[in-house]
Amino acid sequence: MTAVKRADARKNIESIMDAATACLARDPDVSVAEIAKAAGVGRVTLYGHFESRATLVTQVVARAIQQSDEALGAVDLDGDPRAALRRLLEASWKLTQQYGALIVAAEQSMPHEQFQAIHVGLIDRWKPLMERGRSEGSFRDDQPLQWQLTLLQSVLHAASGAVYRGEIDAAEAAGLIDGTIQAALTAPE
Amino acid sequence: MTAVKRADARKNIESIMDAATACLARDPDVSVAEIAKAAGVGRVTLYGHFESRATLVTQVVARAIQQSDEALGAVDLDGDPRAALRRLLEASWKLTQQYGALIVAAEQSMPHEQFQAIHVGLIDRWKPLMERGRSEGSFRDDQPLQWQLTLLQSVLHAASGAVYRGEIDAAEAAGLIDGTIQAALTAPE
DNA sequence: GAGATAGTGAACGTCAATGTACAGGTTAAG
DNA sequence: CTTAACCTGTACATTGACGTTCACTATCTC
Repeated sequence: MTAVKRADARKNIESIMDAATACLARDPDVSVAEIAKAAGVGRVTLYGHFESRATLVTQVVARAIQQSDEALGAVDLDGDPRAALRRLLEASWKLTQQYGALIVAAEQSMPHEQFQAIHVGLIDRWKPLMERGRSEGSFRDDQPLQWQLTLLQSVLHAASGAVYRGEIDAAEAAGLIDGTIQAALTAPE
Repeated sequence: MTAVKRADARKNIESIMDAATACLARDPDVSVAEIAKAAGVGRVTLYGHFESRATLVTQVVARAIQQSDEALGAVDLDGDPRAALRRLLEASWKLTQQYGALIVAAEQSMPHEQFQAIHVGLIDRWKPLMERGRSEGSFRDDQPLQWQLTLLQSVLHAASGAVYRGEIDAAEAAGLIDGTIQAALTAPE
């Protein structure tokens, strides 16, 4: 009963998780074979470390969620809501670029409740700031909070797609996102 | 060589197209079996009328595109750009609800160029109004037009998802979409 | 250097979906 | 009423992905 795995095994597990993250971020339906190839590893090796495609996805998602949660938790949400929003958007944009469609893969491969729990956890990083901004009059509150949260996600996702298709430059995306969201959260007149 | 098909055959073809539209709008990956069941028809019958899944999707998409194009073409785009935008958004929202994820199915089942042609055709319904609104000062022009077009689609899609998940009411969606887009197209200050 | 640990490709069984073939039962249309 | 057109369920071949087994090789660790 070895307590720790061999060095090459650990390295391969890392490679697989990284490759799976990258692949799933692009296409939530990638085959295990492709992930293995991208990781520079035999398909059988992958199955030696992960019981099934589902468990691999689950673990990859778990890691991504953890890192995302840490990254968002490190953002300073105090002070002017608009400035805080900008900081939060910038951090979220980086995560969106990194993980892209991974969320879709998660939705398809995980039990619905588990996914819901994770998703809610991430959304809750946004909620307090949005609520504060609304009550302080920085953001419009003539629309449901839930809709505004959905909108945030949607715009980030849209930007990710636009960059992927080459419609906009990755460098200018952050500015566009911020400019768009800030405007969308401003009531007319 | 019968010139016209029998009445029940025509009726079944209709049922299949309708069912396929509804199913594909919800899930771009529905199986042929499910579509047939939804149409109240045997799977074999479906294959009697459509060579393959791909041709079925293509025909369904073609019909949807044609109806969409007609609906959008009927919208009055003259006068105040803001008012015209509201009319165009309302029409587009109806189409989005009807066809939902059908566009995704099209992307997966059709040759890329053909899809591109169709997509560009639909986008072009928006472009002139957006360009006019920008040059007349009604809409902000400090962001790429392409990004604003992407944003429009994204918001419509987001609303569709939100309604599906029960987050917002279908009745209020149109107002939210318009309120959001109008604000997003307004430059701050 | 020896042995446990890990990696490899090839082969296999399973499963779900696509598409086809067939043998009969229905029904529209003249 | 007759018949050709149509529908149906079952069965089958095919494909692609998943997951496992096996015999063998490579390499980490002590």
